[in-house]
Amino acid sequence: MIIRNSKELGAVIRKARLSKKLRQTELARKASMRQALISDLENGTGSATLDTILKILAALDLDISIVPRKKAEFDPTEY
Amino acid sequence: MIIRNSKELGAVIRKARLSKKLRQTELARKASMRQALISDLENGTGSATLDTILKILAALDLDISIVPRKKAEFDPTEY
DNA sequence: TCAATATATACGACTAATCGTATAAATCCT
DNA sequence: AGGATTTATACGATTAGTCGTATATATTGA
Repeated sequence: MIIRNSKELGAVIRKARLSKKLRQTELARKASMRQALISDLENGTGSATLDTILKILAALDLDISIVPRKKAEFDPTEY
Repeated sequence: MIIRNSKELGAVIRKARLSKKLRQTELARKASMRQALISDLENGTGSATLDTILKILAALDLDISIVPRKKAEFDPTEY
């Protein structure tokens, strides 16, 4: 899943949390942060710190991967 | 490339910048930030903001992807 | 419906990220 | 070696993220 802004990251976090049947409070505890912060981030409020994001993703068994930007859907040079 | 801390991110950024033959100053300009910040982040100083990271990666034609954590190298249950 | 639980919002305090600017230090090139 | 370019460091100012705590609002379940 490619992430290009805070809202998209929030959506991914929420989805992953729910699929693991975790409450915000539980996820917050696993990631050593406040429930209010989880709520904020899931709703795309502000721009979290890399450390914060990494802690949450780790608690959800997710990783950040850096990948090349995808080309356009079809390549005009192919015509 | 999987990223689990600021240092690893910094290394990826530097590598990508050099492979594109960009100077820190040029990358900073493309990403609308200071050269000093690029330097700091490449050296893994502190924990950048998602917005900052996204701007740099965009300037380097890179994306963030969220992926499941890899399993162990070989799975003990296979024995 | 009502209580219990979960999520969102509030607010001041504190910390950390980023800025602008300048310069020191390192690297490159001839 | 020496000048030019690039990168690292400095420092105070400003902005923004996170905290602790508390509470309001929403959702769930009996």
